[in-house]
Amino acid sequence: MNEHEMLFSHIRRFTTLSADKEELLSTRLKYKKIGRKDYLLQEFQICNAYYFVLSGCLRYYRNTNNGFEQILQFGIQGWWLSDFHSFENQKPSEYNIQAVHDTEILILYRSDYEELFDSVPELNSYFRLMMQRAYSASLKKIELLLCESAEERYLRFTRSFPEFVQTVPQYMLASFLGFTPQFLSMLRGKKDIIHTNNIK
Amino acid sequence: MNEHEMLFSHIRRFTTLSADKEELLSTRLKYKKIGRKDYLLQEFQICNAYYFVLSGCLRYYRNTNNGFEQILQFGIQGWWLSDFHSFENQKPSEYNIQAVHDTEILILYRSDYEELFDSVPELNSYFRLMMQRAYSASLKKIELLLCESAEERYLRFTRSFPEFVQTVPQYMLASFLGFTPQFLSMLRGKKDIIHTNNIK
DNA sequence: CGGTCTCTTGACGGAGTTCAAAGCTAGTGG
DNA sequence: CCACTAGCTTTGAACTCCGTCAAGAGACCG
Repeated sequence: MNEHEMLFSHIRRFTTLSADKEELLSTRLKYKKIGRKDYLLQEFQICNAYYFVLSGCLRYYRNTNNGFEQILQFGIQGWWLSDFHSFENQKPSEYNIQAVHDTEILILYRSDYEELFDSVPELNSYFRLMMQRAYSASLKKIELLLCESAEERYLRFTRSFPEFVQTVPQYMLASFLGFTPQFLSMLRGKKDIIHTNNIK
Repeated sequence: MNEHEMLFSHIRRFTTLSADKEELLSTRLKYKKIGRKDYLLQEFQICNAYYFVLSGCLRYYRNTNNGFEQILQFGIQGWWLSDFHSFENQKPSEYNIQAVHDTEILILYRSDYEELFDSVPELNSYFRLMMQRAYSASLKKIELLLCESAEERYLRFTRSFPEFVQTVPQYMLASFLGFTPQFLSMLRGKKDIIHTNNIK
């Protein structure tokens, strides 16, 4: 099974591609393995690709004026990540995309992008649905930021992604959830007593 | 000039439709005028349409557990609004779409939706870009919620949309920006003294 | 007019931040 | 294999932004 299979099976959940079209798409995908802390995009660069995560984890973050890092998205297995605004408008990005762990990705470059949508129109529909999902998810996140306390957000997230939470540094989790690492540490201190009745 | 012209000129900014295709799309659009406080979608209903705002203003909000209203989006002239998640998955919505003022809209019903994407494939591309824009905008909003204080958010928003801010009740603005009406009132009290040197 | 909805003002309280210091852990090089 | 360093996590005390509660003042509408 080749590296592209995971993407194809993802696409099949939303649309159908003929064998030739899969083949054509295949020739435009670039497989890459990057190491922890490697960058796919850095501030001020123009984003020129979409990235599909096969394994590992990416983070999409910004350096704020007050000099620290605000994570806006994680890219995990089966997700597309990019700075879509920079990509579409060919404007320098304000964001960074960096590997949290060693990560395998498929790259779709902008140079192939227009042509690919012409020759494989099903991709229009596929990416329309991807964007719609991403948009719905981020509206949901806005709602949670506005309606829930930091503690509720932490509990909800750890319950929803118990394994993922184990794999990323806590300061990244805190940043993503919208509070300080110190506060997260305090929360953990409180909770761990409750749901760890077994000895360490 | 007919009611559909504003949408067509919006579509032309992103793609090109032949005259027949414009014609075909036209037959699928329904124009509607709704009054202040009328609903296009209510909690527990399945959302079965996309709405394009011609004039007026819609709000997309949720009734929270603690019994008040959290506004997540405003729909203003030239924007599409819908509960895309409910629409796509045919699940009951958790949100409401209501007119803030008397509002004119174009409606695209789900019953025409699949067929329309087949016969006018350019719409795939158009809506892909709409979703991408909406997603980018909502990521930006997440960033502002996480990085800026309530006061900064208020100032940024009133500077960006000075005329819009005049037209919506302040409690809606406060909800959208993520703080209480009381706090907004306090901010205004502070600021109005500064940039209103002319007499009331 | 009288009632309802919206905006204002102020006192108080609490969730979460900031600052600072110390404890851990893992990677690195000698 | 151990010592050192750098990065991460923990802890606690002081502080602050913003929410909550409550009461009053306008404003709009039948």
